[in-house]
Amino acid sequence: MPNPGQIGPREREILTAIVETYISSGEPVGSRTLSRLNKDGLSPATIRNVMADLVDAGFLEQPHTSAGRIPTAQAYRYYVDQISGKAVLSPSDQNLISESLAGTVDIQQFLERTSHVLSLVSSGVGVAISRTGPQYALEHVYFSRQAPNKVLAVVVTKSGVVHDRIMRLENDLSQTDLDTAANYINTNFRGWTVDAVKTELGRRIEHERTEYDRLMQSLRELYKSGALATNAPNVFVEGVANLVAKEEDRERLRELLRTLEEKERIAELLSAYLDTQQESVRVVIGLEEAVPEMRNFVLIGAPARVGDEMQGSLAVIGPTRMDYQHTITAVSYIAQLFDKLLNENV
Amino acid sequence: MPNPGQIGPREREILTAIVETYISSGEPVGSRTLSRLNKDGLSPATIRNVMADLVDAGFLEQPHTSAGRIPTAQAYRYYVDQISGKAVLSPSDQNLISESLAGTVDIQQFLERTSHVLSLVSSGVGVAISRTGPQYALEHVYFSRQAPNKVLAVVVTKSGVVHDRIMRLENDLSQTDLDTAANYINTNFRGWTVDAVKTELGRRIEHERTEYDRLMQSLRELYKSGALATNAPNVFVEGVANLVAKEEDRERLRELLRTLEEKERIAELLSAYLDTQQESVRVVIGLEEAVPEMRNFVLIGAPARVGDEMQGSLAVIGPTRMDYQHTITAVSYIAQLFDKLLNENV
DNA sequence: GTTTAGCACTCTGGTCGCTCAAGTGCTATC
DNA sequence: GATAGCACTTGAGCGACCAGAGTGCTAAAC
Repeated sequence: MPNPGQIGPREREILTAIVETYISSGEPVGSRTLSRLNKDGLSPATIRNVMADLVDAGFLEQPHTSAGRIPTAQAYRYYVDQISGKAVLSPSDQNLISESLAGTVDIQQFLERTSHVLSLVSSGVGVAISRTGPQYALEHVYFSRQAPNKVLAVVVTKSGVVHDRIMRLENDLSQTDLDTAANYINTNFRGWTVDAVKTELGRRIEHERTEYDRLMQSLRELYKSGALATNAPNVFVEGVANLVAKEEDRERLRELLRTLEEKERIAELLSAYLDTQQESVRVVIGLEEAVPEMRNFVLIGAPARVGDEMQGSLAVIGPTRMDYQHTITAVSYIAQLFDKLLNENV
Repeated sequence: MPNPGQIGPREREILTAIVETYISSGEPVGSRTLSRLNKDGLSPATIRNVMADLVDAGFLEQPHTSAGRIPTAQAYRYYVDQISGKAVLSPSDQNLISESLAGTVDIQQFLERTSHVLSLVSSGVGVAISRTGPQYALEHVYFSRQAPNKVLAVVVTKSGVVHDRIMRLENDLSQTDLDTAANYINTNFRGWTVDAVKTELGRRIEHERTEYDRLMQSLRELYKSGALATNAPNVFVEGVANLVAKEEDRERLRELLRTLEEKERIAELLSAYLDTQQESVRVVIGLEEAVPEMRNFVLIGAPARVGDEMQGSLAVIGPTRMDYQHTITAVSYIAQLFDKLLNENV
């Protein structure tokens, strides 16, 4: 049987109807149900023929002989391509989102609220991460001696993100030494990217090695202890309760929750699929490639940009059976809002 | 029937056996099971008599006529009182905990790891919060002008906690003004509690009202915008996946997960039950008074102290059916470790 | 040639009835 | 006071059964 025939307008319509019915009902959809639902009265028999073709083409499958059909990953991908661009966000959702995010003033706060509001408007889990930022411009560093050999380092970037860490030094430094060192860095490197500062500072320490220069010794000490290391990205995950209703299998639910608590893996997942280049929302169907536990799960995400700079990512992770239109538009809307709100505020 | 009789040694032994059997099996325990289990061979009939008394005294209840008995909250309380002090932490758990927490250097990190390790060694959810600290000593403040009317404030306390926030000012201030203000605060108030600083600063702004004093104007501006406000306490919750196995009812599970995401409520719950006065671990049976969704749940927690100062709280929230000995000792051990590790480091 | 009607067949899920095991309370006895 | 015996209750498990939904195939209609 030659493949080319199957994506005519009739097939498309039927496939779309199957996907939508399955999303809302959760049960395999049969030919009679579909015929009743369909406006232009096609008989069940006709629909059965079309369905048989769609099975051959890999869009549908049957759990068992006498059951209806359910969509495959391929069908979802096709469906998402079909509807993309068509959807409009409902005014009530738009309000909810705007109100939740109005008045946010820094990135962390925005992302935290984003994960929450996404979990409310979708039937999945709302996720947001802030980009860990060695590539951002340095605004200010500050060192404070807490105890012998113990120093608190605060690194502030231009975008307003604060990284603080407590470090242990090999050799103690006085607060005066620390102030001198901080002053040196602030004077010489303000506006550089943190990465560039690290490189250049490393070079200077190495080359301008004047054994008895107190300042250089302090800097070396601080550098070794990772004074300029930036924090791990913040990962916000909310709405796991939504999954309880969606995932039947107890054991899988448990695995899922466990995975969603491993922040690093979530961060990896998002950065694997979302990058600056992409325009707006990306829908990834078939997350099991990256995370086996997420068989039958989908990621709908977008980069969070201010201007051209990617400051983080936001996404919904949910079951393949989800309201795509709704979720896609919500993610897209928030991504735009991010740019808009933080552009005017920063 | 007179009450005083029921807590003789025989009754205690049987009650303890019932609680333990129920905890491990999860099913109502009957007289025969118990008779088989009990070393000194009491017959089922005898046990039945005792059980009937225990039901009258409010320690046991029956789901229905022909089922075994299950312990009431009162029985759990009695049981916990009985075993308290007796338990010893298994070496493997002790290792796991020590290794997880070794090398932590600040409070946040310690508490974050604590919530994780508690979720591993117990069958419940590991929870930890850091105390929000207006009562802690000020180490240093720092203001940075991000944009017109927008200032980043960083407040560092002696204990090494960093509070950062972005504020919007009514009237713009230059970076020089900000530096002057920060310098004034640092010079005058280092070592004061944040609360005291706020009070005194408010007083000075009010009384030493010299309209044309630039410094006072800056301070007033910053004060109004909440420069010294401290962050909400951090709440760490881990191990919700454990609940999937423990909670049968789907709908309740969902409620529970939702509640556990509301950080403020969790923070309230812990601070309601845990305070500085208490010695070591407290076991609260019957959480439904504070949080209705947590019917049949238990909190096992302790304050996280360094010396006499309470820096936060740590707890396990889990089903009444949990391994109390195990969990109590784990919580107690971590609370001690907190004091020890952070005392030697701070 | 496409569409439809009809038919025999195959599953799944729910209901009914039955039995069985576990447990109970009560009474009589040791 | 402890125990043995006995009649009674109840939920869980199991098989039989049936209805509903769906299928593929064939033959007829458009």
